[in-house]
Amino acid sequence: MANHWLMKSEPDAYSWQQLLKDKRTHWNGVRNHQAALNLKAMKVGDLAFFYHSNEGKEVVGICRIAREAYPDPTDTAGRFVMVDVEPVQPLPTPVTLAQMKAEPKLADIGLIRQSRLSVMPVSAPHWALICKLGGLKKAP
DNA sequence: GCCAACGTTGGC
DNA sequence: GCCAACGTTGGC
Repeated sequence: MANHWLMKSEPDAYSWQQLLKDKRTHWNGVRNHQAALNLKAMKVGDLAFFYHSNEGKEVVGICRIAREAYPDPTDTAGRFVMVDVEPVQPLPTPVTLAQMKAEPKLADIGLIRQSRLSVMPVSAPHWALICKLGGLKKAP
């Protein structure tokens, strides 16, 4: 069973629309050790929610890990890693942070508990619930 | 090794 | 624009 994740990006820096256009991207620039540990735990084929922080504050789509962690060339010290991701599908209805906060079952999700972490795991029940809120009949 | 100061993230 | 959370830095 593949793991599920949530990855944040400010749409000003890199948006879901840009990922759709690029078809694939290097998820570089992570400079937090806990986030880096999560990147290292990812396997090819794992799925991740794509969350827009600051602007939107909503889960907008689902992407797939296309390459496992390898050194991030933008980190000159060579300490951090990145993965490659590719888009799978958008959510028919984006799921906002406010919606997730209003849902008692999501009270302990990393997105709310640890608001500054940019890459975090999502449990299978949370994954299924957010997919449902997003208008998907069946969670991928 | 402690802790205050400072910087960054991200929600509001 | 403000502020809370939290990670990092640097003086001691």
